[in-house]
Amino acid sequence: MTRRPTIADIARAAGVSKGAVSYALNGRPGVSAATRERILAIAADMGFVPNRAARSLSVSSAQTVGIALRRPARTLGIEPFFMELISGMEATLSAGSFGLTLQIVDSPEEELDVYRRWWAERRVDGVLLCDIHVDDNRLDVIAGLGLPAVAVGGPVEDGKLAEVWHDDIEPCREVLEYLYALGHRRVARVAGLPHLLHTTIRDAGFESAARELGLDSFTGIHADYTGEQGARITRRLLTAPARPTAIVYDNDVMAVAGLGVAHELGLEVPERLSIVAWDDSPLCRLTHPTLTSLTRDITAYGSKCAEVLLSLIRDEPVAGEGSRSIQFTQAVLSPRGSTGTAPE
Amino acid sequence: MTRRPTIADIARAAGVSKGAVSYALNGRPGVSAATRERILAIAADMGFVPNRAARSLSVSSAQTVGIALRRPARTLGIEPFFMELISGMEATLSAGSFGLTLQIVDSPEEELDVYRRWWAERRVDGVLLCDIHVDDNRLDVIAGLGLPAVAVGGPVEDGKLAEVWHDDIEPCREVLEYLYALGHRRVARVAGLPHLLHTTIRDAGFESAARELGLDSFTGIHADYTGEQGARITRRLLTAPARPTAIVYDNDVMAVAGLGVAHELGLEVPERLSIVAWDDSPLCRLTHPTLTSLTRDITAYGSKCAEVLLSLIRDEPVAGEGSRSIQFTQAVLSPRGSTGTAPE
DNA sequence: CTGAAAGCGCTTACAG
DNA sequence: CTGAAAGCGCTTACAG
Repeated sequence: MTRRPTIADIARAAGVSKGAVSYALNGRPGVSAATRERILAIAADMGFVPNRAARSLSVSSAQTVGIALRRPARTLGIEPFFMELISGMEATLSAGSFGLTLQIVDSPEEELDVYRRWWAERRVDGVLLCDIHVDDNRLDVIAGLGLPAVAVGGPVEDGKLAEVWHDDIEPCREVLEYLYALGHRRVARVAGLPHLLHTTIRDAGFESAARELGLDSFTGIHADYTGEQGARITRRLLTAPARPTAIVYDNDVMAVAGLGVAHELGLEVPERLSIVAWDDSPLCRLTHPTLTSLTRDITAYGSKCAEVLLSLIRDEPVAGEGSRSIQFTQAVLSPRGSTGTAPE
Repeated sequence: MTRRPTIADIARAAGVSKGAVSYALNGRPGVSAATRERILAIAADMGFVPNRAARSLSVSSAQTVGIALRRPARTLGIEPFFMELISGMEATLSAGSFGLTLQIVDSPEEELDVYRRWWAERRVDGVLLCDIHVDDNRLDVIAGLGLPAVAVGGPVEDGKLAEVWHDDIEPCREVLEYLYALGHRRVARVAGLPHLLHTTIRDAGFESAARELGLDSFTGIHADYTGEQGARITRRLLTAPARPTAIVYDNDVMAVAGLGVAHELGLEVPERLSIVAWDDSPLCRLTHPTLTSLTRDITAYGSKCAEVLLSLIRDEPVAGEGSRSIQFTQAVLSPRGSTGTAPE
C-alpha cells in the first residue's frame, strides 16, 4: 500500500509553500515559470493526484454528474436503450473529467429523494433526467433546488430545464407513409407507457398521419415495453377479426416479441404481416427476418445530453445552440426484412 | 435556490458547539440525551444532510464503490447481463448508503489507469472487477494498491483478491447429459471470448463431459458474444457436412442470433436443431420457440458481490463465509421450447 | 457531559 | 513573484 502524496509533500520537496504548489498545478499565475516546472516535475515524479474530497470541499463542486434510473431491474436489463445512452453520456463526461454516479430507484418519490439528497450532500453538480412524463413534477423540484439538469427527452418547452429532444412526429409520418406505399391499410401500434411524454407525442403523430393518409383502421394500444406485454397484445391483435397487416412497436424488445408471436401463429413475416420497431438496437438484426426499424444514434444522443449538462454546470453557453431546448437528429426509417407489400 | 445548512448553523440554533452536533448526529457518546434530541430535531427541521466532501475528507472514505466496464458500448448495450448485474450491485450499495460510480473504458490499460486514479483521488473505497481473464494482471495491480476489490467471477483462487464465482463445470455436464438423453450425439458450442476465465472453465467442462458421454462429435468455436458472430458461426456449423443436431451458446444474444439463422435456413427448431443458451435473460422468452437456457439469478449475484465488497471495506468478516473465495449458486437448466429429441 | 481546537487536503484572497 | 493564513464542512482526540 503506497502512500498517497499531498501538496504538502510536494511543497516540502520543492521548498515552496502549499499555495505555490496549488498555483503551479492548476496553471494559475503566481509562480515563476521555473518554479512551476520544478513543481510539476516533482509532482509527476511522486505520482501526485489531488484528493477529490479536499478539492470538492474547497471549490464546492463534486466533478460528478448523477443519473437515477427508475424502471424495474429486469426491464432495464433487456432494454439496450439505457446502456447505450449511458455509454454515450459516460464518454463525454469522462472526457471532461467528470464522474458518473448511478442510482436505481423504485418509485417517483424515491427518485425525488435521491435528487434532494444528492443536492444536499453536494454529491453531484448536475443530473440527467430520463423518461420525461406528462406533467413531470421532477422538473419543478429540480428547478426549485437550482440543480443543473438536462431533461433527456421532450420537448417540454416550459423553460424550467434544459432539454435535448428529437422530433417524433415526422418519423411517425415516415413509417405510415412507407407502410401505405406498400399497400397496408390496417395498421396497429403497440405503444409505450401512456404517461411518458414521448408516447403522447407519438400518439398524436400517428393519429394525425393515419387520418391524413385515410387508413382503413389504425389501432394504438399502450404497453410497458416488456416482451410479455408485447407478445400478449400482438396475440390479441392478430387473432381479432380484420387483423392488421402491419404492426409498429414503440421499442425493439416488444417488436422482437411480436415477431415471435407471428411465428407462433404461423403468420409469415413479411408476407402476411409487416413489423416495424422503434429504436434500432443490435436486437433488430438478431432475428430472422431482421427488423425494419426507426434508427437513431442513442450513444450520440447520450453524449449530447452530457455535453449540454457540462455546459450548464460550467455556466457556459451551450455550444452552437441558441436556446436551452435543443433538438437532436430525428429517427430515420431503416427498412429491413420484416416489412413488405401488404397481403391482398 | 435554498441554502444548505451546515453543522455550524445547527450548532448556532441549538446553542451548542459543532462537536456536539457531530456527536449527536452520529449517535456517539458525548452529549446528553436531552441535547441530542434537541439537536436532532433542529437538524431535521433544517433539512440537514451532511456535505459528502467534508465528511469524506475527515474520515478518509468516499462512501462510493467503482465499476469499470470494458467492452464496446454496442456490446454492453445488448447484453442484458450487465444491467442486471449492476442493478443488483446498486441495490445493495444504496441500502448500505454507498454510491456507485461507473466508468466505461476502451482498453485494459485505460481500465488500470482508472483504478489507479480512483485510488489516488480517494474517489472510491473499493472496486468491482468484471470479466476476469486468464492471468488477469488487474488482480496484481489492485492488490498492490491495497484497494479493496471483489472479482466478479473466478475462481482464481490465488488469494490476492476476494471473489464471488459459480461452478460452471456442473452446468456443462447437466446440459450435455440432457441433450444426450434427448438422443443428440453431434453437439456444437459457440463459446465466449477465449481469454476470459469462465470461457476456459466451460471449455474444460464441456470437453470432459462430452468425452465421458462418448458423443460422436463435440465442436467448440470461440466468438465475441455479438449477434453477428453468433449468426456467422451458426451458419458455418449448419451448412457443414454432418451438421450438429444441437448447439449450445455461451450467452443469450448469440443464441437468439443462432435461432434466427436456423429460421433462415429453414431448419425447424427444435425438430431439426436444438438450441441452448447460457444466461436466462428475458431475451430467451422473447423468441418463438422460447429458448432453453442455463438460468442464474444475475441480480442476486450482483448483490452478493457488492455485499462482499462492503464487508471488505468495513473490514468486517464476510457474513456466513469462511474464506474470501465465495461460491455462488450455480446455473441450472431451464428447458423450454428450443430443445427436443434429436432427428434420426 | 460539554466546549474549544486541531486536522483532513485542497484553494484562494491578502500581504509582502 | 512568493509566503503565511484563512476557509471549505465535517470528525475527533483533548481538556475542563
